[in-house]
Amino acid sequence: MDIQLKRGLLEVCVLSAIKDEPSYGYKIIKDMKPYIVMSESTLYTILKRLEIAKMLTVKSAEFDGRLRKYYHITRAGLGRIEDFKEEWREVMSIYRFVVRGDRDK
Amino acid sequence: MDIQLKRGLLEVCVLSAIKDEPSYGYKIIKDMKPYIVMSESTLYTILKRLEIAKMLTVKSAEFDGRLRKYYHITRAGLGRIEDFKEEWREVMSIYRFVVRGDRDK
DNA sequence: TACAATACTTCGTGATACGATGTATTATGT
DNA sequence: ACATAATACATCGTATCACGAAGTATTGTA
Repeated sequence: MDIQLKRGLLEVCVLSAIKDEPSYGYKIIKDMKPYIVMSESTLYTILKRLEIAKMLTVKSAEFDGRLRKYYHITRAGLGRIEDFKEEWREVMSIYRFVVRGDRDK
Repeated sequence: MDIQLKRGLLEVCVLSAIKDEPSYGYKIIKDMKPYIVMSESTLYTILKRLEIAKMLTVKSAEFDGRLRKYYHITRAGLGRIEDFKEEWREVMSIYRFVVRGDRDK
């Protein structure tokens, strides 16, 4: 899908992917794949950004002798999702402007 | 609203603003204002881009002694709006992923 | 003994929305 | 009469950001 349309969705998608339980990079990508495809470089960039913005915290943990970085959502991160839902009203209003006057929905 | 969310919407908004009848820069901004705010520099950049992509054509015309550039949508431009509507299904699927598990809609 | 899968990282690039700034003309208010 | 706002378009530089490419390392599998 169009890159531009994905912007603004990717970040909140990542937050949503860890909102119920902590997760790690590789798993996040797999979990999101049915809905939105993102490259590893994109994901890790976003995770870093969200960490700096204090929307998630990182804890390294060993699993099967391999090190994984687990990402935990913070209160601010949950708030970000809520804000997104608010903004979505505006998005839908724009969408309706674009498709206005079309009888087929 | 968030800049990132606007991306992917702006371009198709502009096309939609001229889909029923040709319009010009200043009017497009005013027509879109209730739905989405965009600066002049952004609009003219987008208009230029859409012209290069042959999604619209430009015709200068005098109005009240002042020169206006009227933008006419092309078949390709109309096709772009149709494509957008298709892509919107994916966007909604992503949206549902983000807000999944929320009882309040 | 390759190859795929897992797991994370860094770098450079291209796309693009925006503010700042500029040029002109016309309309409106005082 | 003079200033200000509105109309109308244009250009430039900047910051953000998603991505491909490439790299490092380990573990599982054919």
